[in-house]
Amino acid sequence: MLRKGPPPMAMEKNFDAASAEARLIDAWEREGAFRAGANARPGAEPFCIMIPPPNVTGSLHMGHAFNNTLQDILVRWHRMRGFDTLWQPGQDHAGIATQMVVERELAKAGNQGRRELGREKFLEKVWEWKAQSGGTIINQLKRLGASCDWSRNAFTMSGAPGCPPGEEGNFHDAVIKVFVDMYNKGLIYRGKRLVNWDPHFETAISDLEVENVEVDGHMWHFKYPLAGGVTYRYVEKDEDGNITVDEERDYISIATTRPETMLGDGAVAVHPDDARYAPIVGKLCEIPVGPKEHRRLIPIITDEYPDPAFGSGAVKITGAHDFNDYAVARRGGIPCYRLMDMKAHMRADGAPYAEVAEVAGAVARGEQLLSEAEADALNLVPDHLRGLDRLEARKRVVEEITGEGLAVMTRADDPRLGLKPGEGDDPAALVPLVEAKKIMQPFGDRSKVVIEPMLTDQWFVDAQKVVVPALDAVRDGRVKIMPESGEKTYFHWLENIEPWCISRQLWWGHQIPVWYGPDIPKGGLITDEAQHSGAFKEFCAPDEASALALAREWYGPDVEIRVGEPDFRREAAYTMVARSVVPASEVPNETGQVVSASLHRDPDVLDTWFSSGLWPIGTLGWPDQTEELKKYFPTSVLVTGQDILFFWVARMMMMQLAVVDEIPFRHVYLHGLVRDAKGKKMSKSLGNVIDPLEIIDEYGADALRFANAAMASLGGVLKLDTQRVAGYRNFATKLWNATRFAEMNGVFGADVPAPGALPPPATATANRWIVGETARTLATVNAALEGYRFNDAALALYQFVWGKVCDWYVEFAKPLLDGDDAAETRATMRWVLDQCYIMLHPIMPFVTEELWALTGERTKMLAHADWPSYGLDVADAAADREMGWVIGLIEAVRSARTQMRVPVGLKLPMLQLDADAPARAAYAANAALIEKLARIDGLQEADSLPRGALSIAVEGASFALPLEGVIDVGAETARLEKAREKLGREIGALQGRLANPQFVEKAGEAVVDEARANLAEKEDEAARLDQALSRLSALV
RNA sequence: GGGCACGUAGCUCAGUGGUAGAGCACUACGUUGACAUCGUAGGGGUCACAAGUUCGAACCUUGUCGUGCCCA
Repeated sequence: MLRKGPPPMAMEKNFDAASAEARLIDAWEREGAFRAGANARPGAEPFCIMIPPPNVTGSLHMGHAFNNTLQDILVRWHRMRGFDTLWQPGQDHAGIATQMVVERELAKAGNQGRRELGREKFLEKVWEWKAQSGGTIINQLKRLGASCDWSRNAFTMSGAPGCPPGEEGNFHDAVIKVFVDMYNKGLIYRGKRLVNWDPHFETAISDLEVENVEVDGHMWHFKYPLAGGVTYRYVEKDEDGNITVDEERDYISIATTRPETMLGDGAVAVHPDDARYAPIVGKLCEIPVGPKEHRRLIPIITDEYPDPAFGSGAVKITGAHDFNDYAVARRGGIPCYRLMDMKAHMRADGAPYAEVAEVAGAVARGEQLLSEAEADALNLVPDHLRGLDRLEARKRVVEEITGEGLAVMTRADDPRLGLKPGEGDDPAALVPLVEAKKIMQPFGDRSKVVIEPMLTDQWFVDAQKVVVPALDAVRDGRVKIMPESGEKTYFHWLENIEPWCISRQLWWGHQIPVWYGPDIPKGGLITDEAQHSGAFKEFCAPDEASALALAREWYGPDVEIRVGEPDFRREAAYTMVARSVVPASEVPNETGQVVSASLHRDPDVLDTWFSSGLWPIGTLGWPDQTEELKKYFPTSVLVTGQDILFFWVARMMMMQLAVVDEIPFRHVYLHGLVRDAKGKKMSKSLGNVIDPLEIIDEYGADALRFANAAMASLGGVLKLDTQRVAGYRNFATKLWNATRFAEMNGVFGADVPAPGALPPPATATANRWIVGETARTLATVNAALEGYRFNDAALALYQFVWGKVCDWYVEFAKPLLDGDDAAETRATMRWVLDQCYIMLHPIMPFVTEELWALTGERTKMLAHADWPSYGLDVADAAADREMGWVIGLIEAVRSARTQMRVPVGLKLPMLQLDADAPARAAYAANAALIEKLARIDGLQEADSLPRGALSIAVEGASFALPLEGVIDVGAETARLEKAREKLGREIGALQGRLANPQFVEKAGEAVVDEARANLAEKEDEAARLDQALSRLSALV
């Protein structure tokens, strides 16, 4: 009887991934297989992963595919192990990106623009767009097999005012509550600071959203004439102290890459140790631009910032337009004059230049002090440059200075000019010194336009106050970041943290819950001591009613309070101009009592990352103390790209600790960027972008997932090679066909016991051996996943399924299925294949779920199958040893045959020249499969080697394959000598080691024993080869 | 300039003190009861370089050279 059980159900030759995937995704969903707590054992430990929320405008790229594969492996593994598992999905609202997309859509459809529509209407459009297109990436994640609890899908804008039905989540409330809490704790403040300004989106962005790129730029050198005709002796020395320049100067030389900002200079700074300028420190110099009659004078000051070795060593200080200068200005009390408007055009507002230049002059002479607001109100752009684009203004400024002869000149062949030889007319001619230079320029990561540092009013998180608990949590090991280098980076950044700018001048986002009223004394009574400051008083509260209540408490019963238009004085958000005007309604009556005050809500919204920072608690229902929050928080592990360690991971740490005083997650697994096969970044311009959906279409999601797991070594570089994906598609096919073989041989028949948790009893060595291999694989996979070594888990499974089950066990089973052990072999094979499906499921969920369904009646889907728990004790050491010997013998015979070019189809009898008892027993027990796989036609004992034979030496036995007249003695000698030589080298190394008394004395006992055993084995084999060689030579 | 990595087979990468590995590519042979998306056998490495620690170094230390990323 060759076959048992029902007739073949005719499995297809290949797994049809495309059709099966869609079907299985539906089946899992219908089953609720991924619901929070699905398959949890009673009293199970929770396991929770928060998905890094993809952008709502996004679509799946390789980074998502990789990142979510790892999460899914962990989640499926825990779910199968009976943990109470939640993988929380969701998306973030991506303020700038979404606003950009919707504005573009409106423009394309010929609709009114954002400003014409107004805030409320525009936000309706955004929600419409979200309903239509916002689910794209969710569906793509499902195609990858992601086993999130989709019923809990979260969104960082859910529950915001104006949200449509279906979007009434709690996230908005959580964000607002956090803002209010942090405000009340003094962790959030409003202030006028230099921030990164995106002139395209007309909003502030955080320093993390700025990309610094090296571009070709220029550095101009200009002379700032000293005021009042002052001169000094300028002396320059080389390293050895020899004087190289010694001249009388009436100016100080300045280098700049942005000449237009000269208009806002507040000082010139030199290093305090710079002897060249010591004579003129404290003197005034003239900014060489603008109408001659209104030239501004600025002081020459000292500061540590200027590098005497760079440029001329003197730096112009434009506090309102450069971060370094801003720091100098702050230290030196230098006024900061803002030159540009929100589109980065030269300002066109305010009083005529003549007037303001006068004021600025008085300030520089120390005759007048300006408040921040007053300084900001001064527009120091000369009338003829007002309203120009900053690059146009730059051109004009350069022309004017050069025309006036105040550019520093040099020879036309000065290499600093970056001109090619012969490009200029006369090498000795004097030309303005404009160095061609690489400069670092900041670009907006979304808009790609040049970012301008801009002095505006913004909201900040006082990061230095919230950073300490976040640092401690990692330092004391409550949170572990992997790979460890991530912890170093984390410390480095957090220890040098800057305030985090969280306000954005956008509409799509969580509007800042702060209402402004007039800053008047409590009760609203103006007296000589207590005046209207001209500024605003902030009332921070979760909603308008609460803000009104706060305001009433402050202003008292005598002040009537109104709430103004939501979009009032947008400019107020970032300039202080509006502040200096006290509305008529706030003017007190004759008794000094202010009778009415209006409240206006801050029009700005919060940085998207501020809301994402609450992802762990926000998605679990906080501020409500939900069951999920109690159960799943703090979460187990965060899997994310190292590029958002600061953006998101560190901020979640800071915010969760600041708000609920608890770590957000225990482990953080960081991974790098997914690159192409050559290690290049994927980019549209390079044309090397790999679309994960195309890969899934071509090779199946399982193959992509396996490739992702296989390249996920801790800290490893991620290079995705589609050839490798193809290889893993083949791997799935291999498993499929092993199942097909089993199916054809009645392994899944009704008479074969259904696999249990433990291996079925078996007597045949091959069966006992594969059980041991399975247990070893399980142990390896468990240890690998426990340590987040996904690549080790994938490799172990690949080697087991292909290298052990398919290459050897299926082959061993072929003869066994005809013999006395057929029944136990079927039972064992059925069990082993089940173990393959189960252990592979977290990495390859589709093909395994499909095979699970095809191979028997099941009470649960594979996604809920019990992860095995047997230990290494099910392995049988004797069986392992015996099968190791059998495999070695088969390989030795095959190798000898191939090298001697014995035709594959030719079966040969084998002679046993000598064999010890274990070898004889091993052969006898496995004769059928040895003879089948080595193509041997029976074994005979022999005393001597016949003329013309191949020698086979294995542990404890020598065999020969007679091939009279077929083999070439010379070739056979060469083959054996080559093997003998290699063995000799190995024996030499082992002997050398063992002969060293220090090794025997100092090395571990196990190591020494292993070396001894190894040596004995090699020496035995070497002796057998020597014998074979001498027999051969005797034949010649 | 500062920080963090990396340099192992033709390619892409594992390997953290004890016999140098995998996949792909390459060569030869092959329709052997599932699989040609396959099988069998084979070739291929001064583990960047140098010095040190150690009985023993791809692995630990230091330096040199080269590459990448992040921050200025």
